[in-house]
This record gives sequence, C-alpha cells and structure tokens, in this order.
Amino acid sequence: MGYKYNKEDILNVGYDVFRRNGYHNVGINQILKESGIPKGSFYNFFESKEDFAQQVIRQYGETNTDWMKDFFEDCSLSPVECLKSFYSMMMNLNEEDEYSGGCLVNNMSVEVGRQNDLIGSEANQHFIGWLNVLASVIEKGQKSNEITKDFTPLELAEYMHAGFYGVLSRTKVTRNRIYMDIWLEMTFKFIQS
Amino acid sequence: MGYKYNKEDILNVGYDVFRRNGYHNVGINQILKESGIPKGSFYNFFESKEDFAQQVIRQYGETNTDWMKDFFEDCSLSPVECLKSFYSMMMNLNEEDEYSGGCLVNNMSVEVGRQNDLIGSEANQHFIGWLNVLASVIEKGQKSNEITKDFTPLELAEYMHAGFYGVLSRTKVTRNRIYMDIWLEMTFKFIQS
DNA sequence: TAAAATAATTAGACTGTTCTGTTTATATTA
DNA sequence: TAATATAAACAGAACAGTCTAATTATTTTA
Repeated sequence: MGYKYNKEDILNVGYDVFRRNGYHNVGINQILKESGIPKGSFYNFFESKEDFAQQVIRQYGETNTDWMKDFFEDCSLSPVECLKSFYSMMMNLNEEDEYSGGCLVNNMSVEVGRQNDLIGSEANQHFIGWLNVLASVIEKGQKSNEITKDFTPLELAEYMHAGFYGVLSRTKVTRNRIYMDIWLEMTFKFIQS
Repeated sequence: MGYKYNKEDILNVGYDVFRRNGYHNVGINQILKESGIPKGSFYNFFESKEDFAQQVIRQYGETNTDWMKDFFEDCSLSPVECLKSFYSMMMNLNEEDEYSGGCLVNNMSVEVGRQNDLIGSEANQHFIGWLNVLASVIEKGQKSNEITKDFTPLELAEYMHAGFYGVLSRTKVTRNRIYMDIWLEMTFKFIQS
C-alpha cells in the first residue's frame, strides 16, 4: 500500500490550473487547494514552484507526444486528411473549452519562455518533439505527392504548427472559431502540391 | 512650465516593462522605480494596475497603427514587396532585442486575454486595426494580380499576421531567427497568385 | 515472523517579503 | 485661493518557501 498522495495527480491539477490561468497568476496555494494536498506534501515532492511547473510541462509534453504518435498511426486516411483531422480535433477541443486555455506549452513559452531558461527550454523541447511527429506525416504526404516538396518536412511542420498556435492564441481574445476554420482551409490549400 | 511627470512618459515605461516581463510578473513598484515617479503620482494618473495596462496597450496600439499607415503610404515598392519589407523590419527589431520581447499585444492576449475582459478586448481591438491596414495593402496586391484572390484581404491579413505572431512567439524559446526567415519565404510563396 | 530502527510522507502554522491600493500631508501650478 | 500633483507612510492580503512535528511505510535486525 502506497502513500496518500502521488506526484502524478498533483501534476495533472497543475496542468489544468497553469493552462487556464498562466504561471505568475497562479499561487502555490491555489494548486494546494484544488489538489487537496497540504503544503508540506507539495514541498516534499517538488523543490519549488519553478520545478513543479517544469515537471508539469514535461508530463504534458510526453503524454501528448505519445498521443499524437498513436493518433497518426491509427489514422487510416491519407496523410493530408490525417493532419486536417488532427487539427480539427484540436480546434474542437479548444471550442468546447470556450477558448479559455489554449496550449500550455505555447502559453508558458509566451509568458515565461524568455525569462526562465528552465521552463523555456522544457517547453521548446516538447514542441520540437511534436514537430518531429508532424514532420513524419508530412514526409509521407510528400512521397505520395499530396504535399509540396518545395520545403522540408520539418520546415512545413514548423510553419504549420507555429501558425496554428498563432490562431489559437487569437481565439483567446476573439472567442470565435471562425479564424481557426479559415486558417485550416488556407493552410491546406497552400501546402498541397 | 508644466508638472514634473506626465502620463505619456509613464505609459512608455509601462510598455517596455510589460512587453519584456509580462503582466502578472510585474508589480507597480517596478513601474515606479523605472519611471522614477512616486506611488502617489501613479495613482493620481491611473485608477489601478489594470487601468494602467489598458492605457499602455491603447497608446501602443494607436501609435503603431499610425506608424504602419505611414510606412505603407511611404513605401514605393509593390504591395507584396512592401509587406515583405514590413515583416523583415519587424523581425530585425525582434532580433536586435534578442527575442526578449515579442509583441505586447500578443503577449497580453496570451497571458491575460481570456481572464481579463478589459485588457483582452483592448488588445483585440488594436490587432483588428492593424489587420485593416494590412488588408488594404493586400487588396492592392490582389488588384495588381500579385496576390491570390482565393481569399478576402481580411482573411489573408488574419492568416498572415496570426502566423507571424506564432513564429514570433516561437523565437522566445528558440532564440533563433531562422524560423522567422523561413516563415517569411513560405508565406509569400503561398499567398502569391 | 515480530520488534526495532529508519526513511518517507503528511500536516499546517509560521516567516519575511512583496503585492495592489489607500491615506494623509505637503508642494506646485493656474 | 482653488485645484491638481507630488511624496511617503501605511494597510491588509497574497506570495513563495521553511520549520517542527506527527504519522505512515519500509527496511533491518533478532
């Protein structure tokens, strides 16, 4: 029989709270309240707020990479349709969430990515991991002549995903999915060969 | 002879500090220290930190809109080349700044755009103002058959500028301009007819 | 296997600092 | 003189993080 609390549960609460409220706007007390653990337990598991945030990003990044890999492996459509379907799903999730969160990695990158090396590089690392997953799908699309060969898979992935984050961020103030929908249409019109 | 301090000077300090450090990470005391004004004067001019931030965004938004209008009016190149030149300049500024700031409006949108209606809508409003300036240039490009007519000027502006913000945000963690350069190349390859 | 020792976790009160914003008093300008 | 600006002290809440102690789990020893 283990102990009462475990790191993973606290990290999941942290993911939720940080994603919705940002980093500096969230106090440790809020994490404690929402996860129901006392302060002593928190500092038993984590060195500091910074350390905690880094681990939150790491867990989310790894989980999401695995999820993306599975999604594209299980997708039986063409590479382009798989990518469209992936982004549509992301957009639906964001809409269901009333555009309140966006992506934790993007939010953290923008808010503290430059001030805090630990958090910044952790966020960048996982972003690159996702790009590699996307690039492998794009490469397939290039081989089947669906996607332009004017740029490398990684260049296209970087272009596409950074652009997606751009429109995703926009929805935080527009609170409207129309711009995301147009983005999807335009992007896939552009990258097809 | 006027009074010792004026609102505009304090707003400029606020712009600089907020852009580099974000909103919640900055205390009023830091603004006071860097602008040299005492707290009493600050609260004489501004109702609250929130009110101050809103006015900072407003001033920056208006100034930048004017600046953009002038830039495109004075630009003697073709619409596409003017747009390229505009984004190149933005990228150069960001590089000179060692990728430490990004755009205040984007930063604020991502960090507090969803929690704070006042700041969120102020940021959105000015973003839309910029889009309109860009859209009028794009429209010229469509009329001279430089730019695709598959989408409206505003749709293209939204796509382009949100995408630019996406890559701009990326530089906060990559600290490398290469992705911005590729973005520029790709975007203008895509939108040309 | 049972008792003893050690290690890890849980618990929350507490510390010193910083936060936004107020208040009161004085100085400046019109 | 009347309105506004400046100045600094002040208030109360919130901040990250520490501390001591109690409890629970695990390992060691008899």
